[in-house]
Amino acid sequence: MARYDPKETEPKWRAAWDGAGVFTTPAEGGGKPKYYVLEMFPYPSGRIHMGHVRNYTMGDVVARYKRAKGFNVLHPMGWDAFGMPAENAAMERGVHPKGWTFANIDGMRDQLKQLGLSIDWSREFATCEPQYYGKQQAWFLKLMETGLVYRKEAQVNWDPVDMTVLANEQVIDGKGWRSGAVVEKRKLTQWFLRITDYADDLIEGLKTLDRWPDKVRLMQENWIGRSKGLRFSFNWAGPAPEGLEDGLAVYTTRPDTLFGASFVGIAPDHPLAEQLAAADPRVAAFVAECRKGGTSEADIEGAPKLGMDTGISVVHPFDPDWKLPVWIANFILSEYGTGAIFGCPAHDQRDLDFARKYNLPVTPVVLPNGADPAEFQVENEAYVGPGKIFNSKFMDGLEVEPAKAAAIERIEAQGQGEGATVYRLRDWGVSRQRYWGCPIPVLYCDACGVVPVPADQLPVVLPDDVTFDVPGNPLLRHPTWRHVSCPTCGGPAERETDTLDTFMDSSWYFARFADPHATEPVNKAAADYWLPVDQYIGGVEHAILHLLYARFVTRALKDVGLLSVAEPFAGLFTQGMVNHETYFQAGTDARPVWVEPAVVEFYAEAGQRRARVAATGEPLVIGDVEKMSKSKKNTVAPEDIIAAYGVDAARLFVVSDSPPERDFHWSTGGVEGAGRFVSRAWNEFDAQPSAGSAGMAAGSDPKSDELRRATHKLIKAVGESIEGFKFNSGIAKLYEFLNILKGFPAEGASAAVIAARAEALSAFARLIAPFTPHLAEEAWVRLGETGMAVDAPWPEYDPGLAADSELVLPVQVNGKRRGEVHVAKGAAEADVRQLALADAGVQVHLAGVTVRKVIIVQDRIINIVAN
RNA sequence: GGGGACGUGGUGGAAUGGUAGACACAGCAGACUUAAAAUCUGCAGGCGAAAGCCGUCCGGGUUCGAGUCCCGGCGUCCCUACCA
Repeated sequence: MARYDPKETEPKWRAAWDGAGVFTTPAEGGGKPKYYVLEMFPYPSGRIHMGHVRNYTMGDVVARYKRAKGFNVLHPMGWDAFGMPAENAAMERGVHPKGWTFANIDGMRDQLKQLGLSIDWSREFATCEPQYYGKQQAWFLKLMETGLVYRKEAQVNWDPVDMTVLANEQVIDGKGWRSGAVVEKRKLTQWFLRITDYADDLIEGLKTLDRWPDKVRLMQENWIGRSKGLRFSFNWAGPAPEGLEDGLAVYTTRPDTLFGASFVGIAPDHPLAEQLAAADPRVAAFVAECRKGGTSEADIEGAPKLGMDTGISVVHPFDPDWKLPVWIANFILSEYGTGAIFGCPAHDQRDLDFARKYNLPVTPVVLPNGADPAEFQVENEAYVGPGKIFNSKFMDGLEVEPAKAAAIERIEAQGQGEGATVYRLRDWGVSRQRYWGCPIPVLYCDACGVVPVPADQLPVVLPDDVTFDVPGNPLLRHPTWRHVSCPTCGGPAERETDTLDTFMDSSWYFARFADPHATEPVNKAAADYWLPVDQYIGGVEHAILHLLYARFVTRALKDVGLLSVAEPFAGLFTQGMVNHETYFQAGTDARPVWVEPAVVEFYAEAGQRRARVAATGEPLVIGDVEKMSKSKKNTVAPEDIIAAYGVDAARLFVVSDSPPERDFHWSTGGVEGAGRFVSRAWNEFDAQPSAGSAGMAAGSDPKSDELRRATHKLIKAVGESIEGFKFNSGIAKLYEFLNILKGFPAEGASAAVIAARAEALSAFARLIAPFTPHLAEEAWVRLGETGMAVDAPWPEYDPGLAADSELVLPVQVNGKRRGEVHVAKGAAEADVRQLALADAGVQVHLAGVTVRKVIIVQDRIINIVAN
C-alpha cells in the first residue's frame, strides 16, 4: 500500500484542472442557476499570508460546493493594486510603483494558484491597469454630470516635510508617521461624492440584507448615524452679526427640553466664532487654545470642557423676554448638525459639565416617573431617562415623545425651523495627493474653469516617468504631464494632479468581473445576470468603509443606468483572523525576546507541553495566542506549510478547527492532524477492492445497512454545514466518518459491505472535494469513477437512510438520566412509556416514590416526574 | 460615555430547550521497532475503589427538563466616540 504523497499528486491535478479549463466560467445563462462567490480581492503586498489562505479557502469551499450542486459559478480573482505601500517602496528602495506592484502580483498569483482554488483566472485584472481605472474615470464623469461629484474646501492633515496629505491613522501624536514632522491642518479644495444623498436609502437597504451578519448591519447603521430632531434658528437679542441675519441655527434631538435651556453653544470654528476671533485677540487666543489638543482617543477623553462667553445673546423661541448667552465651547463639532447647540444641562451630561464649570443655570424639565416635582434636582448626573415634562408651560404633563412633537409643531408654526433628520455620515472626500492611484479625469482651464476630460480622451493614463527622490506628489512636478490644451476653448489648461481614494477602486470591481473586457465600465447584460454577488467573504475590518462605499457606488451606478441592482452583496460572511502562539526566551518576560515558530520544538514534561529551541535546547516560554504579526515573530509562511504537509492539509486545517467567523488558532500539531486525515482517508480509498469484484447485486446485511445509514447521514450533515458556514462541524463529521469506516474493513468483508463501502467512498470523495480537492481527484481515479471529481455532482442522500430507524432514548427520572430504552423510530407513546418504566435503572429510582407524570418527547427523550 | 459579541475540560471547540464535552490538538498507556521517529490501538471533565455525587463565569427566575430562554451581577474581546 503506497503512502499518499501530496507533493506528487497535487501539482498533477492542478495541471489537469487547468488543462481542461474546468474553472473558466461558461457564458451567462445555459439553464443552470447562477452563483457568484467572491472573496475580497487582495492588495498585492508581496507574499500571501495565512489570512489569505483561510479567506480564499472558505470561498473555494463554497464555490466548489455550489459547482457540484449544479450552479453556474462565477469565482474570479483580481488585485486591489493602487495604494501607498507601492509609493513607500518607491521611496525606500528606488523601485517604480508599477514594477513593484506587478512583480508582487506575479509572485502572489503563483502562490494563490498553488492553493488549488477554483478560480476563473481568465477574468483577472488589477485596478492599476488603465483598462480598469480608465473605466472608473468614465463613470466618475457620469456621476459628475448628475451632480453626485462636487468640489469643496476641506481640512486635511498636511505633512510639511513629506509635502503630502496624511490619513488620520498616519498621524501619530500629532506627527507624521514617516517624517516625524508636526502635522498641520490645511484647507485644500478637494473632490467629494455625495454619499449623504443616499444616507437614508443606505440605512433602509440594510433591512433587505438578511444574509449579512447583524453586527455589520448595525455598525453601518451607527456609522450613518441617522437622528431625528429639530433644526431651528434663535433670533438675535441685539443686532445680527454680519452674514447671520437669519439667526443662529442649531440642531437638537431633544426639543422637549427647550425650557431647560441655559445657554447656546457654538463650535470654535463656527462662522460666528471666526468672525469674533478676527475682531478680538482674546477670542482668537481662546479658539487657538481649543484647537490645540490632539485628536487621539485619550486626548478627547480627558479633555476638559472649555468655554468663552461671547457677550452676545439670543432670544428663547418660546419666550421673547428670555435671553440666552452665546458661548464658544470646545466640545461642539462644527461638522455635525449646524455646529451650534442649545445647552440643556439638566438633561445632557456634557452640557451639565459645562454649566457646572461656568456657573450656568440648571433647570430640570423632565420629571422621572414617581419623582416629586418640588424635590427633584439634578446634581452632577444629567437625567436622560423617561418621564413627564414640567416647568415647560405648554408642554407640561406630556411624555417625552409627545413633547418633542409639540415643540417641533410650535417652532414650525412660528416659521423658525422644522423637524429635520441629521446624519453623522459625511460626504466622501475622494481626492488624494498621491501618484499611485486613478487620476481624476478633470482639467482646469483659466477661461472655462473645471472641464471634464472628454470621453474619447479617456483613459487619463498615469505617466511612468516619475521620480520619488524628492518629497511631494510626482504628478505635480512632472515636466509635461499636467500641461494640456483645453478641449473646450483650446487654450492652456492643467490636469488635476490628485488621484482617487483607492476605496473607489474596490467599490465596483465586483461588477467589472461580470465582463472585465467590456468597453463600457460595466457590461449591463452580464452584470444583470451575475449581480448581486451571492456570497461575499472577507475580513470584518471592512465592515464599514469598503462595504458602505461599495453599496453607495452600486446605487450611484444604478442611477446612471450602468447597473440594475442597488445592493451589490446579497450574502456577506466575515471571517476571523489567523492567530498563533507566541514564544519568547525564558527570563525575558518584561521585554520578551520573541522566537519564531520555525525553530521551536515541543516536548512533554510532567504531562505539560513545553517549548525549546530545537537546535540548542534553550528553554522558551509559550506566550499568548495572538494575531500573526512580524513584530511578535509568530507567523508561518504558507509556502513552508505547503511544502511540508501539502495544500490539502493546509486548506483543511484552516477551516477545520474554529467556526469560520471566529479567530483561528494555527498550530503545528493541528496541521499535522489535518495531514494525518489526508493520508488515512487515502488509505481507506486505497484499501477498497477495484469495482469489478464487488458486483452490483450485492444485496444487503445488517453491517452494510449500518454503513449505508452512516453514509447518508454524513451527506446530509456535510451539505448542511457548508450551507450554514459551519465548516468546522462538517469536517468533524468527516473525521468521525473516517473512524466509522474503520469498523467496516474491506478485508474479509461481505459483498454487501464491499458495495456499501463503494457507495460510502464515492460519496466521501465528493464530500471532501471542497476542502481537499486534490485528494478527491486522486481518490476518484482510485475508485474507478469516470471523469474528474471536480465535475462530479454532489451526492444525494436518501432521507429514509439518513435517519435512524432504531433509536436509543435516554430515560430521565426527575431530570436525571437513569436508563435508556431501545425503540423503533416513531414508536407509540404507550409502548415507550411501558418500556421506560420497566427499565432496571429507572426502577431503582422509582422505589418508594409515586410516578406523577411521564413526559415523552417523540424520538427524543423520556422524563419521569416522581416524588 | 454609547453599541455589540462572547464566557463550556490542559487547548481549539461540539450540542433544533431534551444523554454536556462530538471532532481535533496537547497528554498518558500499549503495540510495532535494537532504539527513536512515523504509524496503529486504547485511556482521558473533577471527586470516588465502586455505586454515585458534582460540573457549561456568579446569583436568581421560567420549565417535566436550561450551556441554550428571562432578570441582575462579574469578566474578556470588538466596534464607535464630546454626533447635541
